[in-house]
Amino acid sequence: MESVFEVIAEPNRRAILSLLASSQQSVGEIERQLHMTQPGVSKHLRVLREAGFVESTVDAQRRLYRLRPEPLQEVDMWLAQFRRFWSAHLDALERHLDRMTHPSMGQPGGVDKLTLTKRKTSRKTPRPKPRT
Amino acid sequence: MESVFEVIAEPNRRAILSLLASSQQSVGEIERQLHMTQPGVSKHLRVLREAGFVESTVDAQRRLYRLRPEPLQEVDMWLAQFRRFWSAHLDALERHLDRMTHPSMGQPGGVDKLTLTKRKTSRKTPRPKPRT
DNA sequence: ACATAATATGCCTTGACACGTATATGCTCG
DNA sequence: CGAGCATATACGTGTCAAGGCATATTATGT
Repeated sequence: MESVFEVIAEPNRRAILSLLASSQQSVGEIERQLHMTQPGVSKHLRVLREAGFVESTVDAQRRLYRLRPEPLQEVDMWLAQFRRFWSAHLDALERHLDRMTHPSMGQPGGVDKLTLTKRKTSRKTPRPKPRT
Repeated sequence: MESVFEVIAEPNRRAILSLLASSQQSVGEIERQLHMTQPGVSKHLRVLREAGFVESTVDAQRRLYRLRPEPLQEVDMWLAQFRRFWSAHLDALERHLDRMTHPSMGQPGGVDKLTLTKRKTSRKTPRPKPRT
């Protein structure tokens, strides 16, 4: 469990983060809202805390957990290198991301904006030389 | 391997995606640049393809892989709910919202972040004995 | 000090997944 | 057709993390 990406790979942890995005919560509140066991919540919170996603303060017998932005920023920064693929010009793709099935975008004269060269069967690639 | 977050949790897969962000690559090219075994590359590419991160076209005996933006957009959208925590121009709004629930939220030079906030949470479930 | 609430931790089992090696499939050319 | 390259898949293995359960720890009020 080293990278921030592994931390947010777990659905329950993402749920906890989303919950804390609205307001800080105690362990028991998280436990109830997400229907998780108490040790489960504590364990996930530990992972989140050690990765810097959350911090806690003591309130009587309970601990109030709240978000810390830095690790999420890290994800955001990694994502930055890909933004040019959709931020500039994504016509229909931007709207629906649940449609992952694309029909066929091989029509000439239209769609090649970020596609570099998509060829099927042609010989513009230099033929590999058999090496021994 | 269902969610996009699990897919990008793997460091080699993130490396492949970063590589494809510059330009499309064949399996062999990825293999050499990332010092991975060929089956390793193919297997990761399969995961990426089935999750919609990449698509491939055939070029003679090789396959050219290129990026597809949708799953990365999905990550971006999930991240959106946290952006207010670090975007500066929304800081005032954040504080306003926090005041409804958060006693303190760390911002440089500002509020006491480790102060023991004496309890004042609203109880949604029967609590044993309020200490008064 | 005792009982109890809230949270944390330890142990164990189970399942998923990444990796390596070997092998299969597919394509191209002589 | 047969050789050789490029990629995909199958199989066996080790590792690691998530979940459940029991228990430890810390705080609170009587």
